[in-house]
Amino acid sequence: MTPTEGSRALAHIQSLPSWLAGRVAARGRSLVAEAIAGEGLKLPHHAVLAAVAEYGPVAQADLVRKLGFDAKDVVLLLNHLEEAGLALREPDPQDRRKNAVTVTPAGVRTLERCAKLADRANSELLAPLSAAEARQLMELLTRVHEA
Amino acid sequence: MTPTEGSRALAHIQSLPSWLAGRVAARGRSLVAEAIAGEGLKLPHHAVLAAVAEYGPVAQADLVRKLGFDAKDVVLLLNHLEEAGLALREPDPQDRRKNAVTVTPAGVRTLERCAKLADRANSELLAPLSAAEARQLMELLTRVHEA
DNA sequence: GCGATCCATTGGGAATTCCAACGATCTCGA
DNA sequence: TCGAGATCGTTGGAATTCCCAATGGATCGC
Repeated sequence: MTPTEGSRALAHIQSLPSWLAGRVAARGRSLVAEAIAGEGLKLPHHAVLAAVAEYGPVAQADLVRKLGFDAKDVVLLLNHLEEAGLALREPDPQDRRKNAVTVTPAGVRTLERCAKLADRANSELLAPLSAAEARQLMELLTRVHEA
Repeated sequence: MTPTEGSRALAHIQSLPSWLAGRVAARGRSLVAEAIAGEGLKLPHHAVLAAVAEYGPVAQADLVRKLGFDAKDVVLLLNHLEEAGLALREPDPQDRRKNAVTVTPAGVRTLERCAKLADRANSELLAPLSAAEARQLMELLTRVHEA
Protein backbone atom coordinates (compact mmCIF):
# COMPACT_ATOMS: atom_id res chain seq x y z
CA MET A 1 0.00 0.00 0.00
CA THR A 2 1.33 3.41 -0.85
CA PRO A 3 1.06 5.74 2.15
CA THR A 4 -2.44 6.87 1.35
CA GLU A 5 -2.72 10.15 -0.46
CA GLY A 6 -1.74 13.21 1.53
CA SER A 7 -2.02 11.69 4.95
CA ARG A 8 1.38 13.11 5.85
CA ALA A 9 1.38 16.13 3.62
CA LEU A 10 1.83 18.68 6.39
CA ALA A 11 4.46 16.60 8.14
CA HIS A 12 6.33 16.48 4.86
CA ILE A 13 6.28 20.24 4.42
CA GLN A 14 7.34 20.76 7.99
CA SER A 15 10.34 18.51 7.54
CA LEU A 16 11.72 20.54 4.65
CA PRO A 17 14.88 22.55 5.29
CA SER A 18 13.17 25.67 4.03
CA TRP A 19 10.41 25.27 6.61
CA LEU A 20 12.77 24.43 9.45
CA ALA A 21 15.03 27.36 8.65
CA GLY A 22 11.97 29.58 8.52
CA ARG A 23 10.83 28.54 11.97
CA VAL A 24 14.28 28.94 13.47
CA ALA A 25 14.67 32.32 11.79
CA ALA A 26 11.26 33.46 13.00
CA ARG A 27 12.11 32.53 16.56
CA GLY A 28 15.50 34.23 16.27
CA ARG A 29 13.96 37.41 14.89
CA SER A 30 11.40 37.39 17.64
CA LEU A 31 13.99 36.90 20.38
CA VAL A 32 16.25 39.66 19.07
CA ALA A 33 13.33 42.02 18.50
CA GLU A 34 12.16 41.45 22.04
CA ALA A 35 15.68 41.97 23.38
CA ILE A 36 16.26 45.35 21.73
CA ALA A 37 12.71 46.62 22.15
CA GLY A 38 13.77 48.18 25.45
CA GLU A 39 16.18 50.39 23.53
CA GLY A 40 13.30 51.69 21.46
CA LEU A 41 14.57 50.01 18.33
CA LYS A 42 12.99 47.49 16.02
CA LEU A 43 15.05 45.16 13.85
CA PRO A 44 15.20 47.40 10.76
CA HIS A 45 16.11 50.42 12.88
CA HIS A 46 18.89 48.41 14.43
CA ALA A 47 20.20 47.30 11.05
CA VAL A 48 20.18 50.83 9.64
CA LEU A 49 21.84 52.29 12.71
CA ALA A 50 24.52 49.60 12.58
CA ALA A 51 25.13 50.25 8.89
CA VAL A 52 25.45 53.98 9.56
CA ALA A 53 27.91 53.27 12.34
CA GLU A 54 29.97 50.93 10.20
CA TYR A 55 30.13 53.04 7.06
CA GLY A 56 30.74 56.37 8.74
CA PRO A 57 29.32 59.41 6.97
CA VAL A 58 27.32 57.61 4.36
CA ALA A 59 24.71 58.53 1.76
CA GLN A 60 21.25 57.04 2.05
CA ALA A 61 21.53 55.48 -1.38
CA ASP A 62 24.57 53.57 -0.12
CA LEU A 63 22.57 52.33 2.85
CA VAL A 64 19.89 51.16 0.45
CA ARG A 65 22.47 49.17 -1.48
CA LYS A 66 24.27 47.78 1.56
CA LEU A 67 21.09 46.68 3.30
CA GLY A 68 18.86 45.84 0.38
CA PHE A 69 16.13 47.93 1.96
CA ASP A 70 13.66 50.05 0.08
CA ALA A 71 14.74 53.68 -0.30
CA LYS A 72 11.39 54.85 1.00
CA ASP A 73 11.69 52.79 4.16
CA VAL A 74 15.23 54.03 4.79
CA VAL A 75 13.87 57.57 4.76
CA LEU A 76 11.28 56.67 7.40
CA LEU A 77 13.72 54.67 9.50
CA LEU A 78 16.23 57.52 9.49
CA ASN A 79 13.47 59.94 10.43
CA HIS A 80 12.87 57.84 13.50
CA LEU A 81 16.55 57.47 14.34
CA GLU A 82 17.10 61.20 13.93
CA GLU A 83 14.14 62.07 16.16
CA ALA A 84 15.52 59.69 18.76
CA GLY A 85 18.87 61.49 18.59
CA LEU A 86 20.73 58.36 17.45
CA ALA A 87 21.66 59.40 13.92
CA LEU A 88 22.23 62.66 12.14
CA ARG A 89 21.58 63.77 8.57
CA GLU A 90 23.85 66.51 7.23
CA PRO A 91 24.33 67.77 3.69
CA ASP A 92 27.33 66.23 1.97
CA PRO A 93 29.62 69.15 1.05
CA GLN A 94 31.11 67.16 -1.82
CA ASP A 95 27.80 66.28 -3.41
CA ARG A 96 24.81 68.39 -2.54
CA ARG A 97 22.40 65.69 -3.66
CA LYS A 98 23.52 63.43 -0.83
CA ASN A 99 23.01 63.34 2.86
CA ALA A 100 26.01 62.47 5.00
CA VAL A 101 24.44 60.28 7.67
CA THR A 102 26.37 59.73 10.88
CA VAL A 103 25.79 58.13 14.28
CA THR A 104 25.57 60.33 17.35
CA PRO A 105 27.41 59.42 20.57
CA ALA A 106 24.06 58.35 21.99
CA GLY A 107 23.61 56.15 18.92
CA VAL A 108 26.97 54.51 19.50
CA ARG A 109 26.07 53.75 23.09
CA THR A 110 22.67 52.37 22.06
CA LEU A 111 24.38 50.23 19.44
CA GLU A 112 26.80 48.81 22.00
CA ARG A 113 23.92 47.85 24.28
CA CYS A 114 21.98 46.36 21.38
CA ALA A 115 24.98 44.28 20.33
CA LYS A 116 25.09 42.70 23.77
CA LEU A 117 21.34 42.17 23.84
CA ALA A 118 21.33 40.62 20.37
CA ASP A 119 24.20 38.32 21.33
CA ARG A 120 22.33 37.18 24.39
CA ALA A 121 19.16 36.55 22.38
CA ASN A 122 21.15 34.43 19.94
CA SER A 123 22.70 32.48 22.79
CA GLU A 124 19.20 31.70 23.93
CA LEU A 125 18.24 30.66 20.41
CA LEU A 126 21.15 28.23 20.18
CA ALA A 127 20.91 27.09 23.79
CA PRO A 128 19.99 23.50 22.77
CA LEU A 129 23.33 23.16 20.95
CA SER A 130 26.85 22.73 22.29
CA ALA A 131 29.42 25.34 21.34
CA ALA A 132 30.86 23.03 18.69
CA GLU A 133 27.42 22.33 17.26
CA ALA A 134 26.60 26.03 17.20
CA ARG A 135 29.79 26.68 15.24
CA GLN A 136 28.89 23.89 12.84
CA LEU A 137 25.40 25.25 12.32
CA MET A 138 26.85 28.68 11.59
CA GLU A 139 29.30 27.21 9.11
CA LEU A 140 26.61 25.24 7.26
CA LEU A 141 24.25 28.21 7.17
CA THR A 142 27.06 30.40 5.91
CA ARG A 143 27.90 27.96 3.12
CA VAL A 144 24.25 27.76 2.06
CA HIS A 145 23.88 31.51 2.22
CA GLU A 146 27.03 32.38 0.31
CA ALA A 147 26.39 29.96 -2.49
CA MET B 1 43.04 48.71 21.05
CA THR B 2 39.36 47.82 21.21
CA PRO B 3 37.87 47.61 17.72
CA THR B 4 36.79 51.21 17.57
CA GLU B 5 33.16 51.85 18.39
CA GLY B 6 30.67 50.55 15.83
CA SER B 7 33.08 50.19 12.96
CA ARG B 8 31.90 46.64 12.44
CA ALA B 9 28.40 46.95 13.79
CA LEU B 10 26.62 45.78 10.65
CA ALA B 11 29.10 42.96 10.08
CA HIS B 12 28.39 41.86 13.62
CA ILE B 13 24.65 41.78 13.09
CA GLN B 14 25.05 39.93 9.83
CA SER B 15 27.16 37.26 11.50
CA LEU B 16 24.48 36.41 14.05
CA PRO B 17 22.75 33.02 13.72
CA SER B 18 19.39 34.75 13.70
CA TRP B 19 20.42 36.86 10.71
CA LEU B 20 21.99 33.95 8.83
CA ALA B 21 18.99 31.73 9.41
CA GLY B 22 16.79 34.56 8.22
CA ARG B 23 18.68 34.89 4.96
CA VAL B 24 18.69 31.15 4.32
CA ALA B 25 15.01 30.94 5.18
CA ALA B 26 14.19 33.84 2.89
CA ARG B 27 15.98 32.18 0.00
CA GLY B 28 14.29 28.86 0.76
CA ARG B 29 10.87 30.46 0.92
CA SER B 30 11.52 32.23 -2.32
CA LEU B 31 12.66 29.08 -4.10
CA VAL B 32 9.68 27.04 -2.91
CA ALA B 33 7.24 29.84 -3.65
CA GLU B 34 8.60 30.11 -7.16
CA ALA B 35 8.42 26.34 -7.61
CA ILE B 36 4.76 25.98 -6.66
CA ALA B 37 3.59 29.22 -8.24
CA GLY B 38 2.76 27.29 -11.39
CA GLU B 39 0.19 25.30 -9.41
CA GLY B 40 -1.53 28.55 -8.47
CA LEU B 41 -0.55 28.19 -4.83
CA LYS B 42 1.43 30.42 -2.54
CA LEU B 43 3.22 29.10 0.52
CA PRO B 44 0.37 29.61 3.02
CA HIS B 45 -2.11 28.05 0.63
CA HIS B 46 0.17 25.06 0.26
CA ALA B 47 0.52 24.71 4.03
CA VAL B 48 -3.23 24.93 4.63
CA LEU B 49 -4.03 22.48 1.86
CA ALA B 50 -1.44 20.05 3.23
CA ALA B 51 -2.87 20.37 6.73
CA VAL B 52 -6.38 19.72 5.41
CA ALA B 53 -5.14 16.65 3.56
CA GLU B 54 -3.33 15.33 6.61
CA TYR B 55 -6.07 15.90 9.18
CA GLY B 56 -8.98 14.75 7.07
CA PRO B 57 -12.29 16.44 7.78
CA VAL B 58 -11.01 19.13 10.10
CA ALA B 59 -12.42 22.29 11.67
CA GLN B 60 -10.85 25.61 10.79
CA ALA B 61 -10.00 26.28 14.41
CA ASP B 62 -7.94 23.10 14.41
CA LEU B 63 -6.09 24.30 11.33
CA VAL B 64 -5.41 27.54 13.14
CA ARG B 65 -3.87 25.64 16.02
CA LYS B 66 -1.91 23.15 13.90
CA LEU B 67 -0.46 25.84 11.65
CA GLY B 68 -0.16 28.77 14.02
CA PHE B 69 -1.89 30.93 11.44
CA ASP B 70 -4.36 33.67 12.22
CA ALA B 71 -7.99 32.59 12.07
CA LYS B 72 -8.82 35.41 9.68
CA ASP B 73 -6.12 34.41 7.27
CA VAL B 74 -7.27 30.78 7.30
CA VAL B 75 -10.71 31.99 6.24
CA LEU B 76 -9.26 33.85 3.27
CA LEU B 77 -6.90 31.03 2.32
CA LEU B 78 -9.74 28.50 2.41
CA ASN B 79 -11.88 30.83 0.31
CA HIS B 80 -9.18 30.71 -2.33
CA LEU B 81 -8.69 26.95 -2.10
CA GLU B 82 -12.42 26.37 -2.34
CA GLU B 83 -12.78 28.63 -5.37
CA ALA B 84 -9.91 26.73 -6.98
CA GLY B 85 -11.72 23.45 -6.31
CA LEU B 86 -8.93 22.07 -4.13
CA ALA B 87 -10.70 22.05 -0.77
CA LEU B 88 -14.29 21.82 0.41
CA ARG B 89 -16.11 23.35 3.39
CA GLU B 90 -19.10 21.44 4.71
CA PRO B 91 -21.06 21.91 7.90
CA ASP B 92 -20.00 19.55 10.67
CA PRO B 93 -23.13 17.54 11.60
CA GLN B 94 -21.78 16.99 15.12
CA ASP B 95 -21.15 20.65 15.87
CA ARG B 96 -22.99 23.25 13.85
CA ARG B 97 -20.42 25.90 14.75
CA LYS B 98 -17.73 24.05 12.86
CA ASN B 99 -16.88 23.49 9.24
CA ALA B 100 -15.64 20.08 8.19
CA VAL B 101 -12.92 20.95 5.70
CA THR B 102 -11.73 18.29 3.27
CA VAL B 103 -9.42 18.11 0.30
CA THR B 104 -10.85 17.32 -3.13
CA PRO B 105 -9.32 14.79 -5.53
CA ALA B 106 -7.96 17.70 -7.53
CA GLY B 107 -6.47 19.02 -4.30
CA VAL B 108 -4.76 15.70 -3.66
CA ARG B 109 -3.23 15.72 -7.13
CA THR B 110 -2.08 19.32 -6.75
CA LEU B 111 -0.56 18.42 -3.41
CA GLU B 112 1.38 15.55 -4.91
CA ARG B 113 2.82 17.79 -7.60
CA CYS B 114 3.65 20.48 -5.04
CA ALA B 115 5.46 17.98 -2.84
CA LYS B 116 7.80 17.10 -5.70
CA LEU B 117 8.32 20.75 -6.61
CA ALA B 118 9.04 21.72 -3.02
CA ASP B 119 11.52 18.87 -2.68
CA ARG B 120 13.33 19.99 -5.78
CA ALA B 121 13.47 23.58 -4.57
CA ASN B 122 14.96 22.43 -1.28
CA SER B 123 17.56 20.37 -3.11
CA GLU B 124 18.56 23.53 -4.90
CA LEU B 125 18.71 25.40 -1.61
CA LEU B 126 21.06 22.84 -0.07
CA ALA B 127 23.04 22.26 -3.27
CA PRO B 128 26.23 23.67 -1.71
CA LEU B 129 26.19 20.93 0.92
CA SER B 130 27.01 17.25 0.69
CA ALA B 131 24.28 14.79 1.61
CA ALA B 132 25.88 14.23 5.02
CA GLU B 133 26.14 17.96 5.65
CA ALA B 134 22.53 18.46 4.61
CA ARG B 135 21.45 15.82 7.12
CA GLN B 136 23.53 17.47 9.80
CA LEU B 137 22.03 20.88 9.07
CA MET B 138 18.55 19.40 9.28
CA GLU B 139 19.37 17.75 12.59
CA LEU B 140 20.78 20.94 14.10
CA LEU B 141 17.86 23.03 12.89
CA THR B 142 15.45 20.46 14.25
CA ARG B 143 17.11 20.50 17.67
CA VAL B 144 17.02 24.31 17.78
CA HIS B 145 13.42 24.35 16.66
CA GLU B 146 12.12 21.70 19.01
CA ALA B 147 13.72 23.19 22.08
C1' DG C 1 26.19 73.55 -21.92
C1' DC C 2 23.03 69.89 -21.97
C1' DG C 3 21.21 65.34 -21.81
C1' DA C 4 21.51 61.34 -18.92
C1' DT C 5 22.04 59.80 -14.42
C1' DC C 6 21.79 59.93 -9.44
C1' DC C 7 19.88 61.60 -4.98
C1' DA C 8 16.28 62.04 -1.27
C1' DT C 9 11.66 62.28 -0.77
C1' DT C 10 6.73 61.45 -1.44
C1' DG C 11 2.90 58.72 -2.88
C1' DG C 12 0.37 54.66 -3.52
C1' DG C 13 -0.68 49.63 -3.79
C1' DA C 14 -0.25 44.65 -2.52
C1' DA C 15 0.80 41.12 0.76
C1' DT C 16 1.66 39.36 5.47
C1' DT C 17 0.89 39.40 10.36
C1' DC C 18 -1.48 40.72 14.16
C1' DC C 19 -5.62 42.16 17.40
C1' DA C 20 -10.57 43.03 18.36
C1' DA C 21 -15.25 42.26 17.87
C1' DC C 22 -19.57 39.91 16.42
C1' DG C 23 -23.54 36.51 16.10
C1' DA C 24 -24.29 31.77 16.30
C1' DT C 25 -23.53 27.66 18.74
C1' DC C 26 -22.05 24.45 22.25
C1' DT C 27 -20.79 22.95 27.20
C1' DC C 28 -21.12 22.66 31.84
C1' DG C 29 -22.63 23.67 36.41
C1' DA C 30 -26.24 25.61 39.44
C1' DT D 1 -33.40 23.31 32.73
C1' DC D 2 -31.33 27.17 31.74
C1' DG D 3 -28.00 30.53 31.85
C1' DA D 4 -23.01 31.97 31.99
C1' DG D 5 -18.90 31.21 29.75
C1' DA D 6 -16.36 29.34 26.05
C1' DT D 7 -15.69 28.19 21.10
C1' DC D 8 -16.52 28.66 16.08
C1' DG D 9 -16.31 31.08 11.65
C1' DT D 10 -16.34 35.54 10.02
C1' DT D 11 -15.50 40.50 9.36
C1' DG D 12 -13.06 44.83 10.14
C1' DG D 13 -9.07 47.20 10.80
C1' DA D 14 -4.01 48.44 11.91
C1' DA D 15 1.03 47.93 11.38
C1' DT D 16 4.84 46.30 8.68
C1' DT D 17 7.28 45.09 4.57
C1' DC D 18 8.04 45.14 -0.22
C1' DC D 19 7.56 46.94 -4.94
C1' DC D 20 6.98 50.48 -8.48
C1' DA D 21 6.60 55.23 -10.03
C1' DA D 22 7.29 60.22 -10.05
C1' DT D 23 9.24 64.45 -8.43
C1' DG D 24 12.69 68.43 -7.96
C1' DG D 25 17.27 69.18 -7.17
C1' DA D 26 22.15 68.21 -8.22
C1' DT D 27 26.01 66.07 -10.68
C1' DC D 28 28.52 63.95 -14.49
C1' DG D 29 29.77 62.78 -19.32
C1' DC D 30 30.10 64.23 -23.85
